[in-house]
Amino acid sequence: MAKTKSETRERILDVALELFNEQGYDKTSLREIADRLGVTKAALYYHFERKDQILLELHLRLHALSHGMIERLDGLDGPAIVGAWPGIVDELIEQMLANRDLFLLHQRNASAFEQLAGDERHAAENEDLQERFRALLSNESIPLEERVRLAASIGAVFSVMMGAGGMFGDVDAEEVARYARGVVSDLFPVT
Amino acid sequence: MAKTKSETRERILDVALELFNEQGYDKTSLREIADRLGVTKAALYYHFERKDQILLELHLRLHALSHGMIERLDGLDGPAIVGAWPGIVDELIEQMLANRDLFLLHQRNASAFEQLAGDERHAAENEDLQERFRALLSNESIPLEERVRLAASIGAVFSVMMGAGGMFGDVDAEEVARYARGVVSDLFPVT
DNA sequence: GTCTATATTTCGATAGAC
DNA sequence: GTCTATCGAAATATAGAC
Repeated sequence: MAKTKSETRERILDVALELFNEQGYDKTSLREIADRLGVTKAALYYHFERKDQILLELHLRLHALSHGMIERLDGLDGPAIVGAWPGIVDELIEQMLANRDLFLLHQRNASAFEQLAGDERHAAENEDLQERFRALLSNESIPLEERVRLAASIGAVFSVMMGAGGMFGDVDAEEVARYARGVVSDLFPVT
Repeated sequence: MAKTKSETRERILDVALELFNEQGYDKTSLREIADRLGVTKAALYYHFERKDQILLELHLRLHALSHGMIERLDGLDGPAIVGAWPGIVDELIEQMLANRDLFLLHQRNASAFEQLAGDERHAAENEDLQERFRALLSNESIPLEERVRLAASIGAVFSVMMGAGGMFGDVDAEEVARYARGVVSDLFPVT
């Protein structure tokens, strides 16, 4: 596990993230990434074996952001999660504020990410936040109505926070985030 | 506007919808569509000029589903929309129940759909539901907090209804839809 | 670590027979 | 309306010099 974080490797990932969000993963060629970076295509192959390794690495960046939430989930059994949910979603909102591009990538290239599944490293799957959410939604020790609200709150937060860049006009993202938290509160009232 | 709905043309679209949802639009080749249909690639080109015309036609299917909602929106000015919102979202839920695959396609291949924008017929853009939603969210005659709730309800409904196929386990989609409506009610309480 | 040059493959698209 | 055959483009990926 000696992943050298060579400087240019990170720059490749940054540029790739930009282009993937502008044009989509599939429509972005390695030549375009290389050009914007000021190198040649072949240089990319020194840092990454294949194109999808770039996408995979960006996926790992997302993983890193979700460690906190994963740990919170680990400490709780099914029903107790519902009570802790607003706090977990709150952390999600914070991460979205700080790393909007990464979440956007994941959302708008969903099918590209799915076909990463066959990959080797990707197999360590129970530290994947999305998989954990999936498991939660089929956990029958939680009433279906509550599970629907879990899913709804995630969808609501994604929709609001991903739209926060321009979709609402020229508004403060923090203010949008505040209202987003209000929505979650309404979905999980303190009884 | 004499679009002959030849039988096989529709079958092509059905098969394409299947494969696009399984593998993603970009990763699906015309050969795969032809194979599953039992014809050759060239046969597809009798019915469609280019590959993206197939995606475009599927987009038009979505448009057809949204006529009712579009008309509802047309009759209302900014602030009045908020009151009518639960009813509009209700219609959206109904359409999602009946045409889950189409909505799923649109959601998971968002970037592919965006690059359809350059196309000719696609230019008639104010009958596009998504564009209407966008316009709504930047309409400053509606308070930001309300606009956030508009966005949140759409996201919540998508998340819940798209997950309804298996994600909650083996449950009745109608039951999930009922709970989804409950979520929307909580977001837009009758004052 | 980055380059030039090239190999390899896949896919979208076309021509023309039936 | 569907077929066989093929073209041409573009993209991924590799070889080997510097």
